Amino acid sequence: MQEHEKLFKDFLKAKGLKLTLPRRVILDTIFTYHQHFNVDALYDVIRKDHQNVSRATIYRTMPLLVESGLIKQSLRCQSKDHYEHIYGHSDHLHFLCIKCGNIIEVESKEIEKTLKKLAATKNFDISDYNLGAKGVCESCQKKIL
Amino acid sequence: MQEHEKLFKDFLKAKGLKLTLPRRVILDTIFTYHQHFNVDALYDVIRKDHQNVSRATIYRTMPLLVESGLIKQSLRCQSKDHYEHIYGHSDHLHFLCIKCGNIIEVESKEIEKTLKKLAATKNFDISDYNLGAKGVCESCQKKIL
DNA sequence: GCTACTTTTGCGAATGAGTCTCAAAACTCT
DNA sequence: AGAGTTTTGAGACTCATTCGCAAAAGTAGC
Ligand SMILES: [Mn+2]
Ligand SMILES: [Mn+2]
Ligand SMILES: [Zn+2]
Ligand SMILES: [Zn+2]
Repeated sequence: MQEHEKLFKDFLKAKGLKLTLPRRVILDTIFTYHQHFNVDALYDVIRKDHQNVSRATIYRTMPLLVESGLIKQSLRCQSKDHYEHIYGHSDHLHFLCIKCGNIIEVESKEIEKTLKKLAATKNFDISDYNLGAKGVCESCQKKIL
Repeated sequence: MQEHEKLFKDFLKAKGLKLTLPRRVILDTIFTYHQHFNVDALYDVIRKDHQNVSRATIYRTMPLLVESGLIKQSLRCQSKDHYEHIYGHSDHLHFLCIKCGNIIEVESKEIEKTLKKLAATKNFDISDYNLGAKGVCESCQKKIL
């Protein structure tokens, strides 16, 4: 059993829930795909190999995965919620190009540090944050010229 | 004519569009209300005085107001898009308490500066950013004890 | 003013992401 | 195997947002 499966199983067990086949399929598919994803796209991928996993089960599993700390809800594009891994990935922010739709991921310990300091001054206990910036990426700037 | 009306009118004119009565009502209502808002809540407020402004027109006007730079789309709560003023308000980030739903606004020139620096290294031209953190606010932390 | 043209509007219907219901399946424990 | 619990797939449902359309309003030239 892979590491993320074990973590999820333990998380579920602590809540009196089980790592069932559909849940495992969802989890494994997410963790073979190292990208942002939305439920519909995930459903399509899963359906190729598992015609019997329903959309409802995927929707039901997402909050569990989020609560377990394995994934988080990060972006919202095309009117859909998007998720991404936390486990095995470090925190980062997103530059979303409004021309080509590309997403650039950037790490910044500095921003993170400042944010934590800021939260401390307000006595706010941060569990998760999202920083997204919209704009025009380098290659799209060149296209305009 | 108030300053924001003039700005919006000029913006519209430049696009060959007009500052009509419904558009002006929407704009003015937003600018008398200095808070985050979603379309439905705005609709209710507007309807008290103007029974003939439709939801569709409000939805249609939002992107224009955003494009004009008067407001921006900031949070998403309760499955609804929320907007806030830009004109007359400085950039800030949001701490959203997951217990009580309260939103704390915090300014941080430092984060802004770091973000701009970061964007510069990627040659990304930022037009707008959103930083939201979820967690537990001070008073909700005390409640738990 | 009036006409011809374009933009805007309200209404209600449509769309679609996400949720819910429910009866059948899968598990768990004895 | 049986009783009790959790989970599931299928499809119905909700509700924020978008669309289609015919009527209304605005614009520019007479
Ligand atoms: Mn990412
Ligand atoms: Mn704000
Ligand atoms: Zn681009
Ligand atoms: Zn709180």
